[in-house]
Order: sequence, then C-alpha cells, then structure tokens
Amino acid sequence: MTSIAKVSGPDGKRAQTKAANRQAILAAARQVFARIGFDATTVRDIIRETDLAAGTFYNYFRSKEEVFEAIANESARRFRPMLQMVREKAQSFEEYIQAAYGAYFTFLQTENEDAISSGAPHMALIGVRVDTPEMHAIFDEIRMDLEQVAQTANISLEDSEYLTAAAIGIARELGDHMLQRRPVDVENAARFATTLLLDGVTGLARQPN
Amino acid sequence: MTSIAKVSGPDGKRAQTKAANRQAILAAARQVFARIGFDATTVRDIIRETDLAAGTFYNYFRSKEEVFEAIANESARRFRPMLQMVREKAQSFEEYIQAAYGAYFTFLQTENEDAISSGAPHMALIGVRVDTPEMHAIFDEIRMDLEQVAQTANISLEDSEYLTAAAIGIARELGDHMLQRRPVDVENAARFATTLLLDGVTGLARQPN
DNA sequence: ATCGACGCTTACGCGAACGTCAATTTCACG
DNA sequence: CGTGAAATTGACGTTCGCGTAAGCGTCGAT
Repeated sequence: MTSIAKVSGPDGKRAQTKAANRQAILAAARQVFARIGFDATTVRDIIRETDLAAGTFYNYFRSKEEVFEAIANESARRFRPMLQMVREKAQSFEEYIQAAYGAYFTFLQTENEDAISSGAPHMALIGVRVDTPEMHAIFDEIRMDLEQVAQTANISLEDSEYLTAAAIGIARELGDHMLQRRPVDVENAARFATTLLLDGVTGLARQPN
Repeated sequence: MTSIAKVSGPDGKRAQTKAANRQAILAAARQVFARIGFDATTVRDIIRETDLAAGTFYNYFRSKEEVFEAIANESARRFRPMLQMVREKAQSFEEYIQAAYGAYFTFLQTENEDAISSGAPHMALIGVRVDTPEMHAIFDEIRMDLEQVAQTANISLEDSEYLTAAAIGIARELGDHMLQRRPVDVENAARFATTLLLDGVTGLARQPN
C-alpha cells in the first residue's frame, strides 16, 4: 500500500518561500519589462533583479513568455472584479460608462505607479498590446455589458463589436496620454472619455456663439 | 586635384539592382514580420526570403530594427499625402473626420492586402504600436488639423491632445476589427467611427420607442 | 578589350543567452 | 538530532544569430 506522505500545510516555510520566490520573480519581471521592454529582456535580466540563482527561475517558469503571461493574467484577474462591481452598481448607461472608464484609468494608474513615480522618460508601459485569451474574455465581457446596459436603457446598438472596440480604443490611447501627464488626472480622463463616448464632439465642445 | 569620376546615371544596371535589392529586402521583411512577428524575426529569416546572401543584407541595413523603421517611415510617407489631401479638401469639421477615417481605413486595408487575401488566421498585422518620430509627427499633424478645422467650424475643443488620442484610439482598435471581417467593410467602419466621434452613442443609436 | 571599382557571396569567429545538472543547502518529520 | 526529500546554486556545454572580410564575379568607363 502506498503511504501518502503527510506534507506540511500551505503555511510551512517551504510553501512560504516558494510563494515568495514566485512573487519576487514576477515583481522583478515587471520592473525589467518596464525598464527595457519585453523583447530586450532576458531570463537572466529578470533573475538578476532577485536574490535567486539562474537555475531557480526554471523551477517556476519555463520562459520569459510564461512570466509575461502570468503577469497579464494576474492583471486581468485583478481588473475583472472591478469591472463586475461596476456592472452591478451601474444604474444607467451613462453610469456604467463613467464607472468603467474610471475603474480602468484608476487601475492603469495603480499598475504603473512605480513607473510613474520613478519618472523614467518614455518608459515602455506594461500591458500594451497583449492578445491573450484573458484579454479577449474582457473584450467579450465589456461587449455583453454594453449590450445589456443599452437594452435596459432602451437604446439599440447597431454594432456592439465595433462600439466595444471603439470604447476600448479610446481607453487605451487616452490612458497612455493620461500617464504622461503630471499629475496624472484620472478623473479628468474618465470624464473626457465618458462624455466623448456618449455625446461625441458635440458633447465635448460648447458652441461659443 | 581630385578627379570626379563620372558615374553611371540612376538607371544604370548597378543602380537598378541596388534599388531592386532594397525593395526585395523590405518586401521580405514585411512578409516575415507579418508571419512570425518582429521579435522572433532574425536578419537571416528576412534574407532567406530573398535570393540574396546573408552578408548582402548589411549593405542595405544595419539591423532588423533599421528595416522596420524604414517600413514604418515608408508607410508614414505614403499616408501623409493622403491626410494632406483630406485636409485641403475638407469643407467642414464633419467632412474632415469622415474623410480622414476613410483614408486611414482604406490605407490600412491596402497595407494589409497580402495578409488579408492569404487568409492567415490571427496574423500579426504590421503597423501595430509603433512609436517612432514619424508617428508622433502624424499625431501632431492630426491634432493641429483638428484644432484648425474646429476653429473654422467655430467649435472650441477643451483638450485637443485627448481628443486626438481618442480619435486615433478609435481608428486603431476599429481598424483591427475591421480587418478581421470578411469582406472588409471600409465604408462601414469609417461611417461608424465618424458618427461615434461626432455624436457619440447618441448618434449611433436611435431610440426605438 | 582591358582594368578598376563596386557589390555579392560564403564561411568563419565571436558573444550572448539558453537550459541542465551535479553538488550543496534547507526544510520537514520522526 | 538524524535522515531523506525538496529546492537552490552556479558553472558548464550548447545553440543561435550576428557581423565581418577575403574571394570572386560583374558592370562600366576608356
């Protein structure tokens, strides 16, 4: 009969350092990716930012790609609950849009806090142009939200895919520019995006005469 | 006294093949970048797609980065005249927006003709996320156009940088999705983007009741 | 027809990053 | 403690792409 070894609980020292190491690698990777970009980054660059040895990296990830995926997934995992809160709380189309942009821009600011405070110029920001399943899931989620919330508001959307794409495009590009400004004006960016999406230029611009 | 050698005109055989080779390399690079992505591409990959030898590459470019830059610049060089035509012809704010989106989406379709007709699934499309001086120049150009055309239309833009960013964000993201659809619906995408930018969701959605 | 210059080719050495693995340290459990 | 399993270390060999340069063929001027 096979004796099943009684293993230390999830709070044994072994498990603790294992989790700590994993987190250390992820944190280091964020740093390096942000500093020199994903392409230029090597596994060694990442591990050098930790107090671990080269070989240890491979106990946790197979490649830098896998690290990147983990980071992206983690970001998505952190963002989705926020989106869900927005969805649950929103009482109108407008509220949903407003809150969603607010959530995204806040999230973006938080994720890039280090990069912002270090004031590094032209830093490559994490999260640009990822094309993972997680990202597609978020796209679909937003799309369904829009359809749902539009229906409730008795608005008919002619092409929810395009609308979603446009809304996300605004978020992405505006987000980039928002992060360049000091101080970072989350509120303003969210308000701008919301107004634009809802009313277009007509809403943004008051006819002066 | 230094004798200045009389050199063959620009249509000598030497010059011809030189231009042809350069074009061959650029074309090959487009192919490979599109197929396996910029990062994964090696100089050898590019040269293998031509009938040239490895060393010849370095007679024309110093690195794959330089090739990429050349491609991006060429794209920009081809696009900017279109934008200028739009600017000159446009008689109103609306016309400018409409024509600009039309020009961009048409351009995008043309640039990706090969990728589209080959029907390769999920192909990485050239032109995504470039951050060259050329691109910044185009951004500024559009921004100034918007300010100009808004002033003419007696509209005051509160934040032309954000507006430009949003307009470009819409173009980028919508463009990606447009390219995924068969047939590629340039007209529809341009109309969608224009309406959205001008009137927002209010313009896109007719209240059904 | 000759000859010099230009440009293409091929093969080579270099350096960087990779992934592994034997030796070593650390931890869990009796 | 003592022992075995688990995890870490860091040096090592391998692979891969790069850029160069000597050799060779081709073009063009006289």
